[in-house]
Amino acid sequence: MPDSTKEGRRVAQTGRALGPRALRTRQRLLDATEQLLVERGVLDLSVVDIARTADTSPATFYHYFKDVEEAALHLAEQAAREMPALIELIDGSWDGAAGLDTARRVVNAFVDHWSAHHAVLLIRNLSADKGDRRFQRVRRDSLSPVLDRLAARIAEAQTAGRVSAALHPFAAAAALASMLESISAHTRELEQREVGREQLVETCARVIHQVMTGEGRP
Amino acid sequence: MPDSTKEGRRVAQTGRALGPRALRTRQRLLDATEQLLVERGVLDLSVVDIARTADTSPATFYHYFKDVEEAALHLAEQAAREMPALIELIDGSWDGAAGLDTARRVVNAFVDHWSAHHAVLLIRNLSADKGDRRFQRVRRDSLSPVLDRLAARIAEAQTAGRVSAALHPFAAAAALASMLESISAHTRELEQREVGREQLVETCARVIHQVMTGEGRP
DNA sequence: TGTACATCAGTGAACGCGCGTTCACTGATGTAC
DNA sequence: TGTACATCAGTGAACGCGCGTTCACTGATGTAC
Repeated sequence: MPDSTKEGRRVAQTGRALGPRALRTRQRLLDATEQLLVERGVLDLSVVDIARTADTSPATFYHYFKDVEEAALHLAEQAAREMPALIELIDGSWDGAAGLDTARRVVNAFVDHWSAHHAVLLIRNLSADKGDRRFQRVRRDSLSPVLDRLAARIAEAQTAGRVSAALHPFAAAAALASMLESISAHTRELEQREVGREQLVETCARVIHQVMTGEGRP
Repeated sequence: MPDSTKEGRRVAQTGRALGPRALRTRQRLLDATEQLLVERGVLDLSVVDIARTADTSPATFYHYFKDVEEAALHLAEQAAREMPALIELIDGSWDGAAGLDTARRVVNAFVDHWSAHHAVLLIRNLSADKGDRRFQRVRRDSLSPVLDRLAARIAEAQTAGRVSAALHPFAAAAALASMLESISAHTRELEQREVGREQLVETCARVIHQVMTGEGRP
């Protein structure tokens, strides 16, 4: 496995450190990859197109990346670094009216993150589901802390007798996160029907709040 | 648009009706498409491979389908026809302990459907998200009745004062369905962690039950 | 400040390959009488 | 039952194209003295 897949290292395929010009070129290639991912979707992505879009040649692409997947992996890592600070939000108060606000903030942060990186997160999830370990790692690193904190809060609520012990805390956390991921992914489509973003956020926030606290009856 | 995209019609690209032998060949091509979709994922799917897998020639493929997308669309339509009778389940009782059983049945039906058609439903959703009207239609036709019934039940519970009026019924239904879709899609991965299918089903059932009825406190 | 040299960065041009697609043809099946 | 003919179904072979990939080379930048 080439060094350049290791997060944070900035090296060419040869293993050399990169100067400022090279870093700019590399970033231009990554930007082009993302642009094509957004414009044409996950299915039609080629080295030649990426190089063309970045105003450079395929040979240059191969200086920096082994293949298209590796460029996508780097984009996924960049997106992960911009993951919002969900942990702090989740560690906020879940009591009473403040709890609902906390839930809203969590949902908003999640949806924002997804609209900013829709195409990249999509190919990350696809490749991870397909079995690619590198993408699985990026997703896990990004999501695990959130799931663990959510699960911990649910477990606390169970101990306090507010939430049914029949919920599996981690499974519930995963279910809520899945809901947020795919809600974010389908936002546009839902807007074609009568549902606007505010209603979606509010409704998801209430679902999450209810699961996390057991509250929710009128 | 060629006639063969219309559901139920069985015609070649030329518009002719198909005899029994032709129908078998066509189905063999569809089976090969699904097999490759399962084995290699959504990203590497080609006419040549499909023909090879079906023990026939690319030229034959073009007798029946305009391109790979059209074959995938037919698979999505076939999967839709095997959609379980969720409506009946949703129209069952949501009161007391029976309600929890209803929720479990809904979750199980959903998860079964997804494990049976994972790869096809995935490409359906991807293509629909990408903006392809034909795939959007198939997904909508398949999901809308379910969402509508779910939303109706939630609205009833709101009228009866059991569920908060702040939930948008249709948004809540979409959120729950999204949760089920992506939970089903990630089943394998969750099993790598400590979470087994039974726990997942039970937990999702309780989340749904709670949202639909307002019940769930210990 | 200028010159020589080493390294960094980028690319033109070519190669092979496999895919998408089509055409003209062959073989299979059904039907008429 | 047999023969002639029409239609159905399938495919070998070829074409062009664009992609992935690499190599040998050029130009840019930095450094030593």
